[in-house]
Amino acid sequence: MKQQQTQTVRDRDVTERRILDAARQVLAEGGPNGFGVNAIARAAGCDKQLIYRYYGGLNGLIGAMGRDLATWWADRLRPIGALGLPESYAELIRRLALGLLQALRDDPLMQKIVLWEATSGSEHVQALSAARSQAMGAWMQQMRGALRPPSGVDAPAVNAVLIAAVQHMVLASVTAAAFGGMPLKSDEDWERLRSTLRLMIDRIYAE
Amino acid sequence: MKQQQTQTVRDRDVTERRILDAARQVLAEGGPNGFGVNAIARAAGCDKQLIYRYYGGLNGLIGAMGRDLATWWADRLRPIGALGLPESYAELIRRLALGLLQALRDDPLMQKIVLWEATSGSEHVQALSAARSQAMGAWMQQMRGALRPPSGVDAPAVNAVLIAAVQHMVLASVTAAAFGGMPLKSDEDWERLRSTLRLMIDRIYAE
DNA sequence: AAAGATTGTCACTGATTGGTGATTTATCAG
DNA sequence: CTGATAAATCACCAATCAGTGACAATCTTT
Repeated sequence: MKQQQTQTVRDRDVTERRILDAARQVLAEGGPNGFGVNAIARAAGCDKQLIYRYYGGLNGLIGAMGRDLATWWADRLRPIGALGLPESYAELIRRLALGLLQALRDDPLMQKIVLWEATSGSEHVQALSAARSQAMGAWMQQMRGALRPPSGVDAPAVNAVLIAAVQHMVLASVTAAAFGGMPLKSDEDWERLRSTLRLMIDRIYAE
Repeated sequence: MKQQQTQTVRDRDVTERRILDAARQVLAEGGPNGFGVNAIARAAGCDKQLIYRYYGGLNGLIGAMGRDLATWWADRLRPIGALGLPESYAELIRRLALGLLQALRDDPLMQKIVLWEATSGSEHVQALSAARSQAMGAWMQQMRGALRPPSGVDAPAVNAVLIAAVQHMVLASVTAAAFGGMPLKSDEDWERLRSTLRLMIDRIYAE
């Protein structure tokens, strides 16, 4: 009796790609906790041994993910600046904050990576998050142009605070219906958050 | 030969207390990931069977922790308002934000609980975090007195944003040396964050 | 002091994890 | 067509996990 099993093509490149995609999927769906060799191999439909052979284990795979996601971040960020150059520093930051809010809300993988940064201090995870940080920096650099923040304001610090807030509230909204007494479910709730962010940015970066 | 082993007193109340304390310790040191029956029993120096007998399992234990931590939150919050009543709404929020920042930085358990809220959507964990939310609400209620935010500002939303930012930046600082390009290591870094928060609050809640 | 209830421990199961050596199977060069 | 090489799988290991039933030690009540 011949084998009637469907024969998978034996192509290392294809398999590596499959593993990489499976890793993204596992992370997006199960979060940092479920992220392990067994789960990834299961999702990729291959033996976990291949993860060790091709990537040298989980850490190597995470490193490869970081490299793989570099362009991916840029793709997520690009639409945010698609409306042309902003006319003021306040508008620049407004777009960044609101765009990040939207992108994060729409993308489970992005959420899990942000969460992973907060959970694990592993250097490999930090390297993964560095890709995102760098992509955001590049976006900022390109969009800013000649715009400068008003004097008297520590813009990098303010921006960090705003981004931290956006990230935390999106993360909170995934597992809870509200944060700090503010509901985060309906579209109205999010619109309320958006206009609050707009107001804050306007007042802080008022010329 | 009589038993020369040190005999632990057989007292259910004491043991339950030991388990509760061990649970806090395990959570504070290992985070939500390491939080399991085995680790807790090991830390409590008793058999894990007792966790099932006395608390009905992990979930029951988490519930008991929530009840146990209720007063504990109040204790953490109280010092923040120890300087007497604030004179303006801006000062109230300034104290809340900066006080929370300090308390969170100093307390690993608080950090892990905040992290846990973001990671797990389990109802028991949510119940645990509800204790904190409620304690903060009560603090706010008591401190606010007759103070009212300036009109035209959605104060609850702004406050949620500020608290989210504080929480996220402290969490990020535990595993990373910086967040979004802003260093979070030295005392100067934190002072920079504090004065940025002050400036933001002042501008947003300007009368 | 004896009987019974409570407190605590031990030993085990079954599942899952990360990791590795040996083996089978497909592909390709000669 | 044959043999070498790379690809993929299998079968296992030790460790850890949550959970449970049976047993031993101690306290309480009579």
